[in-house]
Amino acid sequence: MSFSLEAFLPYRLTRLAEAVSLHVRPVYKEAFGLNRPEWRVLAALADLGEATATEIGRHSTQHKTKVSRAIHALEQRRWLVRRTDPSDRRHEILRLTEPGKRGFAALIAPMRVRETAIFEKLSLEERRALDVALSGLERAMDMDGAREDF
Amino acid sequence: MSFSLEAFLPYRLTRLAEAVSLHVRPVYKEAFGLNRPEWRVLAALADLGEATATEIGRHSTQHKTKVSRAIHALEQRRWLVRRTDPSDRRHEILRLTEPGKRGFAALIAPMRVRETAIFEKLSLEERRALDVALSGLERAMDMDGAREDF
DNA sequence: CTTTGACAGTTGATTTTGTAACTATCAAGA
DNA sequence: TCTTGATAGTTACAAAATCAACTGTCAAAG
Repeated sequence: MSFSLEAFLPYRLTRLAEAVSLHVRPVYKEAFGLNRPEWRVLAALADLGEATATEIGRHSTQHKTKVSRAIHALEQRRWLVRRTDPSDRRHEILRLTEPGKRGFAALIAPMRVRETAIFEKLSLEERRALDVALSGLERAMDMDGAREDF
Repeated sequence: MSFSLEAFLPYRLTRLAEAVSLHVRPVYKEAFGLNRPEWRVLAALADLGEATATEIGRHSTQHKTKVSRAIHALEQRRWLVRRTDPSDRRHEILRLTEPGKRGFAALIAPMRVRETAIFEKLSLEERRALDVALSGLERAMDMDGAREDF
């Protein structure tokens, strides 16, 4: 009949995700004025090279409205350009501009620094356990393969 | 120069937290019309017995505005009552009503079922790793001791 | 051709969240 | 007493997320 919130998996995960996200946010927020969807679209597009909004959404696990607005903001900033796919004019093919690539390159180093700062507080065993645990959960939640939107 | 979003800790955690939260949400959402802050306040208050809004916020790691609104909603529902602490009239001491306790009791079983469904998809090693990893991260992010707000 | 259903992406409306200011109360001290 | 600064909690406003509807395009069926 008793229940402990602190031991409850969804609670523990949400709270850790918030703390960790908050810990890295200043890098893209304070220094570049980006929000999280924009940062994620940037990272996804840097990784994919060229991609449509749908592909970016799948690759960064974000709903298409978030992706659409993030793309618009990055376009205003001249960090990406779009062109219509001539073979299917519904698709907008996106690509980072040089300033976009430079912006992204300037972000990843400090992002990694903050991530590493967390890892360094973990023991070697904990670090190993972390990867095992996250990989297992990703499989358990069916996040290995492609994800539609959400 | 390369960067992989899928391997980035904040991204992995946020995405897992969302998936896991989504997996348990129907229990309090569909069946009882509660939202997450309300569910958390309920669980915190059930655990604490009697508490102030501030204590609930600390115990459930939520900002005081979320707590305030959740308390208001649960009060409307007659699941909790408040009385002013006579020794310090700034404090509102909160307590679950009998319907509130019954509601909470009805929630925890199906919540646990959903949590267990996730654990069952993990190997024994992964389950152990999960607890080691989360505990380590909680310590790394200073979430062991008391948390102020948020 | 024209209709139908599906898909890509955008936009507007609603709801939720976060930030900051505010009210009320208290304790400590001038 | 009368400030002063702190704390508990609420509320107003702004920012963000969610949901639903919409536009334009396509391929396939008739």
